[in-house]
Amino acid sequence: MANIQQIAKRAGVSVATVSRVLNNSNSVSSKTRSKVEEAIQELKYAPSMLGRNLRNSESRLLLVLLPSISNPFYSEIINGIQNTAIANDYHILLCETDSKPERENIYFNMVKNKLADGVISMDPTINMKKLNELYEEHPIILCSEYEEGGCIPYVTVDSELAAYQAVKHLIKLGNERIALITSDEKFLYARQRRAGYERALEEFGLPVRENLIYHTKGLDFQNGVHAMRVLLQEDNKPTAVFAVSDTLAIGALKVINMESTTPIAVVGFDNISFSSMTNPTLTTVSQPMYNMGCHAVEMLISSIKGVKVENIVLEHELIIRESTMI
Amino acid sequence: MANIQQIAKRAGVSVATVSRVLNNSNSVSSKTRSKVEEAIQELKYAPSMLGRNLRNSESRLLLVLLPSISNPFYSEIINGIQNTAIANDYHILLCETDSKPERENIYFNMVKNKLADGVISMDPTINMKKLNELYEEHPIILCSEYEEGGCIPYVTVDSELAAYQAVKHLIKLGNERIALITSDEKFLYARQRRAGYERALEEFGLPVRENLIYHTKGLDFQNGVHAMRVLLQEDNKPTAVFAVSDTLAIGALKVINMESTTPIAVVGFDNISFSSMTNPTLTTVSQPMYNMGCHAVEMLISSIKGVKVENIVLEHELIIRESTMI
DNA sequence: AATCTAATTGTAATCGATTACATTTATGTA
DNA sequence: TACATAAATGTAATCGATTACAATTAGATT
Repeated sequence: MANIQQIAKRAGVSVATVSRVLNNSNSVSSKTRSKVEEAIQELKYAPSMLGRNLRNSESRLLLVLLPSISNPFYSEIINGIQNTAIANDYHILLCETDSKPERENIYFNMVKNKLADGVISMDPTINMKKLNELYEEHPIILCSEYEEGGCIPYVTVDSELAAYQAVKHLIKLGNERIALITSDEKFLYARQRRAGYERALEEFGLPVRENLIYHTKGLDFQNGVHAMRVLLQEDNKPTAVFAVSDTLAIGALKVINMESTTPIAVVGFDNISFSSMTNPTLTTVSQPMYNMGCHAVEMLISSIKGVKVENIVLEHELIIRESTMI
Repeated sequence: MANIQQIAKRAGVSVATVSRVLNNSNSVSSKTRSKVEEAIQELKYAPSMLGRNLRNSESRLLLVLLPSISNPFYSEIINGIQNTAIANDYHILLCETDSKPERENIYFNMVKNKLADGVISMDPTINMKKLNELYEEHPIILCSEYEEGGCIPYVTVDSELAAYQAVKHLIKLGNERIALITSDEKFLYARQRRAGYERALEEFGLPVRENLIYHTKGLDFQNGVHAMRVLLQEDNKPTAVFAVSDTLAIGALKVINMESTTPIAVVGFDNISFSSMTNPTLTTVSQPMYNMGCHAVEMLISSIKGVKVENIVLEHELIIRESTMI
């Protein structure tokens, strides 16, 4: 594979001139420019990013951290990230942590080793202490999950408000015993969504019953199945369920379909693509995932350029489908 | 951020020695080694991949091409790819083509520009002519979809046999009118799965009815919905359906649930995680996706090292669930 | 034609590592 | 102690681009 020297030689110019053509600097006469372009064609030359990156001390790669790629919630965000990155001549390194700390180290090192110019973290399980440490030296943006009062910039939605609206919707439909399927409250979003749930109940004078609040060990379908089974054991069964994620809600839906004698309304959170394919289709809170990804990249690129960025809170929307039309 | 020179100075040695410590070459005395390690600690040094990569003319990045990240079929493959890559000190660049040719060019250029050392393509819609051209200069492995009689090495499953077994299972259950929901036959897997479908029918003396074969425009849930609606218009409705992907099958399932007066058995293909969450759960062909990913990376790394690799055909398995237990 | 300015092109340093080869130091042997 | 050999370390070239600065050329002005 040819390098810039060979192009220079072939075109009878210096490497500087070739470089100028490559970066279309304006101070090249059209005559020499075409000589160089011809040489590039003839030798099928493609400039090496390795040389360029070293010289510019940048990799033009962005690290994207997420707990698991199979969680469909992230798919749309990644789409937004990918498109925005490419539009800005960046590429992304998608990294699953699987919530394993040893993975984290590998990924953090990629940044320290200059393999990536910055990080977008979407992983709620990430080690915030280490991330903050990394932030002292490298640009980072948090996407979706963030640290309250922390200093790393974030883009997110108002989870508390969204949960409040979702539960209010269930109450307006006449439900008084509304269960909450949520995850570990070490996660900010879980605390916020629970707060919204409670605010709605309180506003309508309904009691917050601890036995209607189930904490799952994870966000998988199976966790939703298990949660719903437990909730159906209650003497006074719930008439509706709000789950903090669609995958949990879909698990609950399955159990309701199979095992419940009475209909139970369900609301999820995220509006993953499968939520419109379930039976019944799922009422859920839609986050502007694609946009969230776009904003995250724009913020990160700004940070890389040294521009200070502001946090962004995007709008959500309650999508009403069959699961609350019983 | 410190560089190797500063470490050398601090430790009172030459850069060569520092480099030897970094790459734990054995010809360093333990005394100097600890001096160097101390300096590394003190200055919080992390070697730059930019310098190393240029010198070694490698990026240790692998390009992974897939049509769409939201298709859950790829999630597990990517898991396998990711883990195997990391185990070999590589990282992956996940790239969605969205089946857009202009994207292809961007990605192919990443390889030509040495940003990636090789390619794993899982995209059935990829431009094979260009890919073969790229293959002349760079290592490539095809994963899942491949080119019959082509020269690019691949890892895949026996689609024809799997389809044959799936349809045979439906026949054994007593079904005689079995529909096929398949995609465009420009894809090899579609041709192979149709061939398996026909072989099973013929073996049991059943006619291949063109009006029971529906070709979809894509692989989404909605395509399955539409296909099933059309099939239900037939005077002689099918009693069973074989779909060439789970997402299509899940779409069909939805329509059957809502609109069919008689039960219809359904078999899918891929065993995506959602196939065990549907209602009823879906009988499907399980491909060893994780393993496929692992093999693809191993083959690619071998190719990068200049070792010639053999094609691999992995075992599949028919997973019987509720959708064929009616 | 002589001079000045602007446009174009070239030279060489630089980014941060690795490594072949040269040199120094340590170790063993007679 | 002197010498041979092995181990440890250092010197400097190299990978392939970019770019500040210098040098050249072209064009304008008188």
